[in-house]
Amino acid sequence: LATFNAALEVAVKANRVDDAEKVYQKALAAGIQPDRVMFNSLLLGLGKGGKLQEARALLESSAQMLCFPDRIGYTSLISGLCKASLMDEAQMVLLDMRKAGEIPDIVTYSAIMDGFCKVGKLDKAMELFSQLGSKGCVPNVFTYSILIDSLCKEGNFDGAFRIFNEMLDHCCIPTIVTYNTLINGLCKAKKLEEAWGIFQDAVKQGCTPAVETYNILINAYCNNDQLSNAFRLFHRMWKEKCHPDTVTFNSIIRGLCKMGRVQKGYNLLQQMAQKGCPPTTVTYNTVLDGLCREGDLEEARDLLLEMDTQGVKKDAFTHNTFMAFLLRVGLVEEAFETLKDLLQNGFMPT
RNA sequence: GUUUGAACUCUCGCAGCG
Repeated sequence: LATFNAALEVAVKANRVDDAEKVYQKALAAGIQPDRVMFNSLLLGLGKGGKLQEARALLESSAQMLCFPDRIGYTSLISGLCKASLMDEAQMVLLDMRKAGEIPDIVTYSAIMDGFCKVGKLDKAMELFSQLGSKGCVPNVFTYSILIDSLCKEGNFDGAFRIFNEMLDHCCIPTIVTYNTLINGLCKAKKLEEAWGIFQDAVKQGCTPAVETYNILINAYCNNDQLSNAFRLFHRMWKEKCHPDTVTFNSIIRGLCKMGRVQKGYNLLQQMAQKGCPPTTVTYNTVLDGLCREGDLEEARDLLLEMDTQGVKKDAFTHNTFMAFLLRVGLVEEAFETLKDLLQNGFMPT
């Protein structure tokens, strides 16, 4: 049972909903009596996959097995639906949950608030936030971070810092993620100095920067032609024993490509594996884009072949980048050939 | 004090808005 649960969780985390369902079916076929943990994991997966009908069926059948869905199960499903941007469905499940006598908690409401934020309905999230008290819930650091993130992303830094201060007033301690949301927001608004200031605040408050923190800043420096600052942080990561990951490399490669040093970017890509960060589709897409922009058709073709030999999957970004390039240099026929291949392989044109 | 639920970071184009 524990083995199946672990496999299920991995599949759900990786958004492999059909794999998750297969694991569940296998468990049943093996004569295993599913427990709450298994149901709850699967509910999260079904939510992410937008499979509300199947989720409801699962709630029924779990009840028939006398394993009644609990608060975590409902919240899992709601959270999954929110991640799939299915807010109406999420709210329907919230009603089901109440009807079944399960009490939503701050995790449930935070998930819904985050869902609203991600579909651009910050006002709905704020409304729910203001009603938390009357629902017997106290906002925690997750709740505040969700709002701060969303406010920052729409450039409302006054609002973000107001919530941040409210959070401190309520003796809620920010985590590094809270700081990351602020730093990221400021970076995206090109307020790099202020972002760096928050980084220093975080450290001063005893928060250890995470790899995401460095990635946010490195990416910002790369996007703003400040490669030297990016490398400065890159080296600081090593000093602080915070190991760069694939995202870190991807950002630096992007910075190199942007400055016209595509070859350097490709060299870095080649070194990633031995540094424990295998290049991903994003890495290849980044270099491919660099090659296409500098008009290097041969190198671009080679890179696409390398993706195949390295077993790196191509995605819509890959094909868009390359086909746009083919069209731009007048290789219209090859572009159409490529498109035809894609359609035959079931790829959705964009 | 062993399993399940909420927040942050990377790549193309298109359209819209400024």
